[in-house]
Amino acid sequence: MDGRQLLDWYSQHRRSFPWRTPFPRDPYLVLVAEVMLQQTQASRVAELLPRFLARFPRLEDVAAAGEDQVVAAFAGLGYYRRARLLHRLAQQLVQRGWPQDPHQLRQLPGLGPYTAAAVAAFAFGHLTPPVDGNLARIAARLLALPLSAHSAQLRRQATALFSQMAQSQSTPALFEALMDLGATVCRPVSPLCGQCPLAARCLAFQKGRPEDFPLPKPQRARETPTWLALWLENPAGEVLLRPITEPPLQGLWLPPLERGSGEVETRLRRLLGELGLGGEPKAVGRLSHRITHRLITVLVFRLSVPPQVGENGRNGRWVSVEANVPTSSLAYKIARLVAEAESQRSITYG
DNA sequence: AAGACGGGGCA
DNA sequence: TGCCCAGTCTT
Repeated sequence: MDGRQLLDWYSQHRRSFPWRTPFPRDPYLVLVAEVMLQQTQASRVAELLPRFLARFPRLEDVAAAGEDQVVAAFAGLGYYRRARLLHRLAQQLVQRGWPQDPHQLRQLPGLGPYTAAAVAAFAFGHLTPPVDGNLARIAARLLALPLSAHSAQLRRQATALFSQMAQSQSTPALFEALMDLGATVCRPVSPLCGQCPLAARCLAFQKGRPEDFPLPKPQRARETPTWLALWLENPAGEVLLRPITEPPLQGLWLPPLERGSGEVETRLRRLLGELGLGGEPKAVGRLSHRITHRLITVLVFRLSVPPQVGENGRNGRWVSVEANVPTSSLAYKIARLVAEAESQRSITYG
């Protein structure tokens, strides 16, 4: 399988993204994009990458910034450990320079087999395949391998297959072609085999069962906790954010949350007690938020408080709504719910 | 090898 | 809802 048909297909169907500049690419751009692309949809990265680059135009800017600033620039992307590792990585690279070999890149914090290969390929022209979910799935189907998507075996087979293909074409563009093929044609469900340039060579297609490969991964049990969120607003229009001290969302700043269990009223009192507050919070509404295998229901309450209540390191700090702090999408969801409730109220009673 | 870790999109 | 996504790190 030489991959020429694939490159032909790619020349007609290439998707455009901010990080897809001509080869060889700026290593910094590749690095940031690839780290963001870890388990994050390309469309989402396309939205948020420009914001990050505007805040940190150069690698040196990341290295010189505080960790929290880098995490803040990742807000909305999830997997915030990536931002912390990227910060460490930037400092190492500024100190010691860029390795170009995938094996050496692999040693750096935050770069696993995929990202190390991707940076080596797209920034430095190496032909080691960055095996992501797309490449693994395509390999499983081409060879009709009954292996689960994340198995080490499948990864090895995919590496061997696409390594050979890349040698014959000698361009890392082949890897992008495979990723686009996986995203748009060789999709996880309902693959469009009629449009696939590799269908003639695909054993899964010949079997008539493309969707049987790779094997589905066993599903995990799901938790469905209920959290309470308290939206506190002072007369200056600021809201109180607190750092979360335990995972999930550890280290991020959100409105005070109560993540225990039991009766809602009891838990609300407990939360108020922690903050040294009294008063009668008003129920604003509920929202749902998913974190990995958890499906979380968040009950949102609001309360207006006098100035300076709860102002200290442990209990949080008052910030304006648009403050640049490390936070999560959940904070935006809560803010949106409160804002919507507010506008409803002014419409209804206004 | 398995579990933890965000969040959005889609059928 | 259930599953997937340009994964990595820890145990």
